[in-house]
Amino acid sequence: MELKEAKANFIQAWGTLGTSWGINRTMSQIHALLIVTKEPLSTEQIMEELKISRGNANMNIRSLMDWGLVKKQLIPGERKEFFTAGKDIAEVARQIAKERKRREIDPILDVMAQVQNVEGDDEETQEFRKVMVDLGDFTQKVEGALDKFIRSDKNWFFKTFMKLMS
Amino acid sequence: MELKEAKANFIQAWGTLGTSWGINRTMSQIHALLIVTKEPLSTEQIMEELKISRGNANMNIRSLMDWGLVKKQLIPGERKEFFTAGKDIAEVARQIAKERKRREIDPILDVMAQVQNVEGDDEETQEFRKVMVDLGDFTQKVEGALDKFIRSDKNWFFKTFMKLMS
DNA sequence: TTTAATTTTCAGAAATAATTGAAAGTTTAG
DNA sequence: CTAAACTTTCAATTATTTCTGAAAATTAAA
Repeated sequence: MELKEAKANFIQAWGTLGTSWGINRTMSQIHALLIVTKEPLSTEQIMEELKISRGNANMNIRSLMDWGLVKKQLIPGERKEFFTAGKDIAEVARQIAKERKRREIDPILDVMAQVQNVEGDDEETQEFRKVMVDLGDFTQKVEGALDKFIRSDKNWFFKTFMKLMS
Repeated sequence: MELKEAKANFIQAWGTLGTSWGINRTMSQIHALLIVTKEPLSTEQIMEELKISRGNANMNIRSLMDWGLVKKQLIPGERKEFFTAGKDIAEVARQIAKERKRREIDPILDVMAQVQNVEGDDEETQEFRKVMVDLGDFTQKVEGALDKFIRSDKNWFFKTFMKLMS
């Protein structure tokens, strides 16, 4: 396989994966493109490479920066902004975990806590409360693990799996 | 908070969470409804409760059964089909992990493997290959952990986090 | 059988999400 | 300053996904 073809395949696959996890396809693709490109790219280069409009490129680059996945990199003598993505995959995973936790797990925990305060003592309410408590406990456990993962150093992940696999 | 209100809040929140993880809102909501309802529900009851059409209800109930999250339950003397969802949250999580792995992780691992066979020895190709190998390794580690989680008994999850937290 | 109850399918409609492109805004070189 | 280079915004368009409702298919009671 040619390098160019391989990169295109990867970008395509990454975009599709993103989509099925609720992430905008273009955003995933830009991220993938920057991961497989050593030098920083300008908005124009990204537009060119992925055949997308300026507005679309700009908006998704900003999103990627909000997610902490892409950094602006100024090149001496250049007026334009250039962008790069971290190539350390464990680090990328940590960053994504961090953001998704903040954006999605935390809000659901709030709802869970709220909903456990349902009034009443009849059997149906008891049942409901039980399921909600279980779900809350489980979610908190997940959150705890996620926190650990997020705060961990680069090698934690591999060390942990060593432990888990034993 | 009233039981009815609490249930509605939960169903709503669960639907939203599903959406941001790439799962159809109605599917998540039906699942939530069945989780908080002890007795099995018929398609009609689900339609009524969530104010959705027959086609929509049917299609999403089938999806939930494909995911192994909802079971058909025949009630003696009743012509209609009734449905229930498992209330054991750890079990639900395992089932979701299993399906997502099969549907999304496995395909990406295939692409990853393919793409590592890129031809060439120049620096750019080397770089690319390195990132792809890293990503492949990482994904395989995740997959391994997922497999362990999926195959585990009910208590594994909690035991494991005990270990991780120590 | 026949028929009524129930489930499934699917083309079109509606809703939602993503994208474009051009105008407005901002920055910096001269 | 002024103007060119560059970035951001956003209303309108396009694409994608979801949902509806009615017809077709299936099932089982009579």
